[in-house]
Amino acid sequence: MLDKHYDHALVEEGKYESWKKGGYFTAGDKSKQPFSLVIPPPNVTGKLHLGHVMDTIPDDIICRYKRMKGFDVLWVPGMDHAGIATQAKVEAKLREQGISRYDLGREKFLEKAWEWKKEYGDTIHEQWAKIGLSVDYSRERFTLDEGLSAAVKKVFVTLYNEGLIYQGEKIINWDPELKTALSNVEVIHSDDPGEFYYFKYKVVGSDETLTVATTRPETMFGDTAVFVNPKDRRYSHLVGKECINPANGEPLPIMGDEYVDISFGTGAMKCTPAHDPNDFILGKKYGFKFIKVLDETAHMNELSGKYNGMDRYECRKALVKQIEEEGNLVKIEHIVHSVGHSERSNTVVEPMLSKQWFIKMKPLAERVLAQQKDSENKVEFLPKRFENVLLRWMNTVEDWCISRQLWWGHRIPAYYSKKDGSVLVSETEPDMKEYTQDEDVLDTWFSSALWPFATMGWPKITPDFERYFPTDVLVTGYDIIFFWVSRMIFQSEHFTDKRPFKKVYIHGLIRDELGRKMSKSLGNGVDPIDVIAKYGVDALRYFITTNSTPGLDMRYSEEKLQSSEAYLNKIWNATRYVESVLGEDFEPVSLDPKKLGTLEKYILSRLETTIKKVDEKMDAYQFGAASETLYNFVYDDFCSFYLEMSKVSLQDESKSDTVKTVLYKVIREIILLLYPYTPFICEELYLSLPFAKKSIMEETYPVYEKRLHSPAAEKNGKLLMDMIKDVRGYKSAKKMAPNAPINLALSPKAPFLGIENYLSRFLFAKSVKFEKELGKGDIFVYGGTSLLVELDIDVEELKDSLNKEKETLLSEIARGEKMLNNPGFLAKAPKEKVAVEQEKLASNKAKLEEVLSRLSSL
RNA sequence: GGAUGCUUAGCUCAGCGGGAGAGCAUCGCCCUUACAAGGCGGGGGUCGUAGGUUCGAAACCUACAGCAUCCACCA
Repeated sequence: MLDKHYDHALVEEGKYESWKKGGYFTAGDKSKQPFSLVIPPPNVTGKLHLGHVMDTIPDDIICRYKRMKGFDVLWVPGMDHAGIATQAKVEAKLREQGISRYDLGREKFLEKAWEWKKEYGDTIHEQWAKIGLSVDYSRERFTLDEGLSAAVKKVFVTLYNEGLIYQGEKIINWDPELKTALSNVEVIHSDDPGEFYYFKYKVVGSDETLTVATTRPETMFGDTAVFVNPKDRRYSHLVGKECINPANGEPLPIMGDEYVDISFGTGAMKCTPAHDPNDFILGKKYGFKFIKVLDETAHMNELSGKYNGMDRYECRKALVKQIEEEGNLVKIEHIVHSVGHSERSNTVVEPMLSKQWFIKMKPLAERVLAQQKDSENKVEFLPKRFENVLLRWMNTVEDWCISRQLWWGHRIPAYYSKKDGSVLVSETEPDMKEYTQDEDVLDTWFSSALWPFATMGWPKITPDFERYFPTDVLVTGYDIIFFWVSRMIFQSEHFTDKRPFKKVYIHGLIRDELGRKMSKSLGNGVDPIDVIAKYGVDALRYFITTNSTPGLDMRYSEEKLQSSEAYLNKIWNATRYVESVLGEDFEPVSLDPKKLGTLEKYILSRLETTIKKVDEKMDAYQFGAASETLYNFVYDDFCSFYLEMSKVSLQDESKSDTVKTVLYKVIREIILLLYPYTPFICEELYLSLPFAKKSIMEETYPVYEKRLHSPAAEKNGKLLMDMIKDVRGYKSAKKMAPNAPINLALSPKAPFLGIENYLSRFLFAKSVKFEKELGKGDIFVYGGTSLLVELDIDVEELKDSLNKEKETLLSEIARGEKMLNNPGFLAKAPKEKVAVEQEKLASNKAKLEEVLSRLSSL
């Protein structure tokens, strides 16, 4: 017997362990059709947050649903070493102990990082268990494990041999705090307030000056020219002359190039080829020297003269002061401009010339663009619009800087000859007496990009790879389409000739109750573990998947968690009631639709309709719509109506076996339909039912049974529900207590023979009579059936209410007639719609007639 | 500067071509033996504005407004 209240803590206890032990999460049943997906691997940087719950609960729902539908489901779990992020955390921890990574050295530091990984990996495992992820632990992977490392080397070497990976000196984004290069997507641009400095440059051999504006004066030590637009009349006469750099007194050539925007700033631009991507292009074009003036910590180097060793911002301040004192400062403008910040350290990124490894993106991107035109083999996005995000990125993508000056990650398999410095790129290590390995590691996304196929065993062609790849679906947030989704797609297509997944289900981000992003600095993050303690994991799972629309952000809401929990409590109690009715010796009987009563036909038909619709929505990954359909059935049809009705039916011995069987069937299938969303409570309820197997995980999904589907029965039930509702509303309007006794009369009888007892119970009717002609009192008309509520009637009041009803009926009739008299409607509307309208009109006319006759009899 | 999304009941959001829905809040009545973390009933919406397409528009198109997000090298 179930407890009176649903206690989520008790319900959750031990279930996950028993599923794991039962082997239900392990894939491999060859008799079934495979269905596969990979987890978006969480970073081993810390605890899971609600974002991970968003990422993984839809996955879990899909897996549990597909398993019940008879698929061999493989859900591969794993974690990401998260290069920069983890290294930053480990370094921060060491710093607290007063140690730097250089004190430890590479080897020792990596030991510390692995310790970190172990600790947080364990935490993540605990949290997966808490939220109930049905992942196949026998296939768990890590982005730094042996298999992934082999895949990474294979990919690197192959791309290198194909000329798609190269080493080059380019302007990259440099994070001076973490002291590493970053890719473009790791730089976050924000509009920051800043200063635009206008400086006077003396033109050599003339009295003229040229005003040049810059936001980064400290880079002036690396300037090689001043550019103007050759069409700019203000300056065209100066082209070919020289001017003096006010920072260091060096002469700079004044040159003309169409690149310069005449209308921006002063129209004259300084050129710093080693510290600006555009200037770099100009520098290449004109063969300038590339003068680096900043070191890896963004301090000035010896080329900055007396500023040598100074921080970039201190230098800026001092230099501006110097220029001002020398009379060359024109003005300082306060502006808001876009400034790049490091995604991980938030430091202002310094564009800098640097030798790094790159992936040549164009050929890879073109392959993806071509494949997306092939409807058979494309990656389908849900919602569709996100495909455009991918395509636009692929169309404009620049080469990907993949080397990072870190220690935690896949070390680049490039070796330099000690003799001549020549490069050897190889999967196997050469004789290290003759070679030294490249110090750098790869961008963490380099390995994540291989996740869907490398976790299946690639580059080996394993049975898993053959059976489960490509995967069926990937669930992830729109914020990592560039970082991850796009890169998985191009690597997969390049190396396996297949898309990594058939579909991508894109979810939105979870925000706080005020709609703000959850962030550490705001301190508004919500810990899923706290939520689970309070409302239970099932309520959390239900809330997060049913209160959102794919692709749109959602707000965290305590209120909705409460109502989710209330819903589960409702089902809990409904189950408890049904079980109390079934008793110990319950035996189901066969349900012959021909022999069933009106109410049984009704609820069974509604159940079938619900199964069909829920199943359709589940297949389309429309979790909101699926759960809403089930919710309405549970509340309105089952709990509020049939369950209550059954209390009357059960008093009739001859019916009770059938009623019990119906109650059992309906509640059981409700539990099965709900199970993918809230597996813990559903397992508990399922196991408490008669004839339960060892676990709900051994059950199959309810199948739509056509023989039980009956639109006529649904209509009759609806009629009865309407009657009850109307009389209840009537009582309420009359300020009567719901249980105030009344007399009812019905005419004609069919199809409600024998409903007296039900009406008595629901409406507290003293008597229910069937009569041909109904007398005075209030009458409700339902498509040919009339219901009279007999009370002490105030004639004037009755007249008023009848007149009111007359008015509404007249306007309804007018609407219907207008529609049906419209030739366009008759010609173009679907004929079912026309039929519905005709029926409605006829019924309204009948009602009107009744109302009019009653009015005239008063 | 481009692109996308959002604007529906007091609040948070579904619906996305056939007469507006949910949760919470609100009001009224009920301790009816599954559930008071409940039941029953009610009130509350010119579906951002203006045009258009259609027999029919909250839904499709166009413009505009407000909000949000993403992309872009403007010194």
